[in-house]
Amino acid sequence: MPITLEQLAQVAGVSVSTASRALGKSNHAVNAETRKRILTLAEQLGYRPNLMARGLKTERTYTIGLILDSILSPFSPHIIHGIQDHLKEFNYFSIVINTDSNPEVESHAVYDLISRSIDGIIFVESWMPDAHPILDVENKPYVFVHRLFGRIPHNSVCVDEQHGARLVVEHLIALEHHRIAFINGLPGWYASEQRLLGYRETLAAHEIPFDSEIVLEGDWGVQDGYRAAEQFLQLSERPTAIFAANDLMALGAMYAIQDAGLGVPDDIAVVGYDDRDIASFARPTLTTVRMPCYEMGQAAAKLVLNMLDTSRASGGASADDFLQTQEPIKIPGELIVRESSDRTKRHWVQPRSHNMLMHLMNRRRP
Amino acid sequence: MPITLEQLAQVAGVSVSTASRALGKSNHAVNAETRKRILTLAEQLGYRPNLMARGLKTERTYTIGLILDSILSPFSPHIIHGIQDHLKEFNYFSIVINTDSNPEVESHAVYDLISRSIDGIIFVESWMPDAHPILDVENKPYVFVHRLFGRIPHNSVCVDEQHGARLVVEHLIALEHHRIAFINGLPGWYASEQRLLGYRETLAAHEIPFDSEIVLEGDWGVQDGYRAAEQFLQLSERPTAIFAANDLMALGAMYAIQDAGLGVPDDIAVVGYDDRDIASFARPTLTTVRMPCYEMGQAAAKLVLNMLDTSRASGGASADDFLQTQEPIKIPGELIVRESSDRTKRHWVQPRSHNMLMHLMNRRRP
DNA sequence: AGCGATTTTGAAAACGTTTGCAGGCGATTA
DNA sequence: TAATCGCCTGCAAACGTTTTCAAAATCGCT
Repeated sequence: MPITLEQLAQVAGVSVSTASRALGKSNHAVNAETRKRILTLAEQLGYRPNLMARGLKTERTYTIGLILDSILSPFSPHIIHGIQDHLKEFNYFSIVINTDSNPEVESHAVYDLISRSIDGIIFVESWMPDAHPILDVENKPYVFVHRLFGRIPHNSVCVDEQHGARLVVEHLIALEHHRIAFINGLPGWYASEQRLLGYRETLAAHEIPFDSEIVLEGDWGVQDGYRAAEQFLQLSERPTAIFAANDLMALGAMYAIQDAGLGVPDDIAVVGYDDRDIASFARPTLTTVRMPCYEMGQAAAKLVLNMLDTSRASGGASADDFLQTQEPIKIPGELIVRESSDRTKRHWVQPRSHNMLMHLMNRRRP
Repeated sequence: MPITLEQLAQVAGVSVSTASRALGKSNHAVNAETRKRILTLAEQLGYRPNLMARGLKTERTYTIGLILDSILSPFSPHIIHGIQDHLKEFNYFSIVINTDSNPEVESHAVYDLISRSIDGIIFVESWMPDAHPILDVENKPYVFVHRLFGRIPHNSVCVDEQHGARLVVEHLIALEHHRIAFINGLPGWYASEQRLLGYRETLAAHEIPFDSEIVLEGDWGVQDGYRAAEQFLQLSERPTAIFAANDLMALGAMYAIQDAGLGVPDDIAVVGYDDRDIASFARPTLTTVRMPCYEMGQAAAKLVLNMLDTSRASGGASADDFLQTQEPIKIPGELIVRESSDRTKRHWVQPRSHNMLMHLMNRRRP
């Protein structure tokens, strides 16, 4: 057991109250000498404050709950990474709960987190409805990050998908492509809608007419990309470039093109979206838009801590202190140009930083 | 704020003690009728016990600390998944800390977790030395899971790598391959050593002589696999199959073979290890050994809870109650046969269950 | 010395639980 | 009928902090 504040105070020859004040960053006056003595003593004895006891008194646990739709999503580890890195700066920790897309589990999780009197909640890729009744009544701040589907609720952080699509189309146009096919995701998805918008908008800006013949929808899988590309190849006037709304469909498109005896990017350029691992491992390596997951995580953490601050500043009295209905924060992605669009690029397969092997290679050997 | 036990007791017209006893699964006698009344009342009023207060009294927080070497490793999400699913059954939650391979952060994390009086710690893919002094003195159980490097410490869960390699070689031999090259990882890695052992052992069991000419080492990257395969192809008597110690090197090997104008698996079969996403997205899809990450996580969670139980049963007196120096628990992987070794297999790219897109496809649409 | 102002300390009351102890009450037993 | 025993309940003391309030010490002045 760690030693208690009382014991520490005892050996320091002071009362618990002074010991407490010496350790805390309280502005309460305490003799400089005494403080130093207590501090060094605490160090020596390895005193660790009991956060449960403290939390009990202060109603602050320095803990944020993370409710994940699925920890196995390719994005969530990056989002968590961003969240935690930001929280760490303010000495917050996070307890993470994975719901596996089960709404019952999700709602249960909220209660469990309240039971642990966490200070706030971040929903990651959640399906939870906009406002959560219990959280409102408990007056806890909560934030959504990377919601994939439906309406983007208040207090949430998402990707500027429209901007990402714009980057892609601008890139292709700069490479002299004028007939750019688009394999979109299914309708109803935030990403599909926004990316289509960006696609159309950019074409229009360059006075390229929108042609519904070269716009198809797929269910996000490799097969869908393959089939869509097959269709494009049969057109009398076939596209010179294909933009797929995610990397998997882009991969499928590349396979279809190669199976037809054509080359990527020489005959048809292909661009994906997401920058998943496969984008750097495919042949040719895939031009894509990197999802700003880390940055989204950071932004979400920042948002929830802000809400906490303002709520506390105002005395935390009113239930909707931090329910300022603000616009979603949109984080822009980044175009990663690789071989599938630009024949001058010659990467050897470049793992991303989060690729474990690369990352292990950088550290000391036994 | 959730209502407190005292308030609940008040409206129920009983004392806090009886209310507490009615709710807890304590074997202490309490009138059946009263208990029911309290229980329904608690339900109605949405009573949630304050776990901080409870923990303060009981020295039990129902929280396990997870210290990750890197949350971005391709394995850790699966390991966490397994851990949490097991913990959930016993109402345990976990607070996870990502160290990004920084030993200082790691050691700091231990102190922070102790401050939060967690019940135990699981080190995931950690580099932390075998025994952790602070944890021993604090008498908290801790467990290692999927340590990648060096000696496997006590109380740890790892992969039965030798068995995995055996599966691969047996599979290739069953397919009439007698000259099986091996691209191993770097020495010093637990995986490299064990997989080599499995490789040699299985060859020996089938009376195939070990030929060092067809065994190379790589640094786990795609390039390494590519170069190794190039070397094999130049041999006068070239191998008919290549076993690479991970999927990335296997992918590189396939690329080299294809660049040489040969076919996989028709000219040379290729097998990888890990079953990362790319294994199912590559063309041909890659035969590989699935890492039993989920199962390892479960085992680790089970182990740490067991240690907790035995420690409590024995009164938690002695510091090494649960430091029973036991052998590491080895979890076997599973061979996944795909196109790169077996020409009869015809998958369309089959995402694994943890592939987000597959997983999203299975749920309701808006 | 005395007095107010200021700095520094300590006692004690919380925070929301669990739990040992003691008492009340009805039923069983002698 | 009195003593005993079980079951049920409540009081109060913890658990380790923070924080209010008041008292004590120090200081600067006259």
